[in-house]
Amino acid sequence: MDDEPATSPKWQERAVNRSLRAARERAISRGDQFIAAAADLLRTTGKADFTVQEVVDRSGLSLRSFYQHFATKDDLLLAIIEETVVHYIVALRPLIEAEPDPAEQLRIFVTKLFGSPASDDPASRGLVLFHWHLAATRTDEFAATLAPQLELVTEILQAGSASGVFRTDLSVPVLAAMVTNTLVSLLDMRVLGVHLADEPVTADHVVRWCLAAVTAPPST
Amino acid sequence: MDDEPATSPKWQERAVNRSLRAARERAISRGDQFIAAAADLLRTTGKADFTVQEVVDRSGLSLRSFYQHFATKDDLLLAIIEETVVHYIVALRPLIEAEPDPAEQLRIFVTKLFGSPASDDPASRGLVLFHWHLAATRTDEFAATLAPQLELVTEILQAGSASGVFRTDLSVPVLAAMVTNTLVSLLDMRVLGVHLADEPVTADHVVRWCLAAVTAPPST
DNA sequence: CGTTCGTGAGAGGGACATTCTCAGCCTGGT
DNA sequence: ACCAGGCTGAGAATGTCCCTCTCACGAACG
Repeated sequence: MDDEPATSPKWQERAVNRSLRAARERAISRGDQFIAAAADLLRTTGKADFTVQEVVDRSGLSLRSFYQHFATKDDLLLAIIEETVVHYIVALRPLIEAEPDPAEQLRIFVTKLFGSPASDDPASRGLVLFHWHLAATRTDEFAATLAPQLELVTEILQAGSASGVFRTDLSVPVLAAMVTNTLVSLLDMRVLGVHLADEPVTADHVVRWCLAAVTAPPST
Repeated sequence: MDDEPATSPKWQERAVNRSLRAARERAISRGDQFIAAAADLLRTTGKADFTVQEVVDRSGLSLRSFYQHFATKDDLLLAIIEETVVHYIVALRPLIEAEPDPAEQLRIFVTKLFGSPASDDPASRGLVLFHWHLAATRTDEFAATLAPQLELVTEILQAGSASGVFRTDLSVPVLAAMVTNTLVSLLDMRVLGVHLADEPVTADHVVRWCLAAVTAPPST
């Protein structure tokens, strides 16, 4: 009954419970708890190969409950990535929109992406691992999780195309896909520690690369 | 022992026991047999999640033997990728070297890469899956498998840099890493069927993108 | 002729994801 | 207040895999 070792804030649950769509509310809450637990594991252990059991244990809930909310482990991973991407882009967007010059916007985007969060945060290592597992098993849903990022890039490119700073011989959607793909995979490589060149690839390198790729080619 | 269903290509031919250092020869031969069996599975089933047992069964050898030659399943995957990459680059290189213009070389490279092999061949889907699993678990060895490709790209860029066609504000190794990364990940995305843009990304798109990225930026 | 090595056959061992069982709890309708 | 139905907790059970281990055989080597 209530032999909780002072670990589960039941009061909190109650607080949530007493509202209207109790069941639904609670369900969302549970789901979040699992996500939080998983993110926590990712953060603390830096390992991406956590087990469902571990997540369950850390969440203080039960396995039964887990599968009530997520059909499969992959669904959880998908949820985590989605959460992460959205968070990240939401934080980044204002910084970007404050800058009028599209080229500069791109620079900010890339710089931020290759700045603090990825390199040190061990959690991101985990995320990266999911990335490709999910890209393989849940192709469409995976692509969907990148939507926010893709959208922001698209806006930047759109502006740049309109103002003539960026090339127009390739459509904005294609360019956006290229940029997004480049950034994601480059970030993955970096996080994983795959070094194709002896010389490390810096954020500045990436900025210049992308800028050139997105800028109108000189002649032809 | 030799009731192969007429499916085994050159690998096994090469594996026929000419007696020199019999033991060693045979060992190599066995290894190849497993690789062949795995590649075969990949080719016929199109699935990348084959089990070691399946490979063993198809090879007609034993599990015991498998682990005699490969410390782990990942070692087999690594071997397969290595084999594939080397084969591919060896076939591609002459075509590239016949062309004097670096920009054109790059176009050929990209075009070939995004041409026949990847799209239709179900085996490549499998390869792609390994890619990221291995990049995560066997980082360095994975990077090493891309060496042949990286090398070829480097040569192209080197030539282009020297003749002033390509930019020099980024070092050749960095550019090579970027190009390689771009191609590999783009190919992966395509093979997996991850579509970030509604409009499909064509080989031509990739060519133009890479060419611009590798060409000297207009100003600044 | 025995020693050694690589092998075939196949039975474990250990991790995991996922499912199933058996009870309790809460909420909503009556 | 009272009961059905949906969630839950706890945890055993199932199934799939990778990998190990045991046993016995056959061929090369001294």
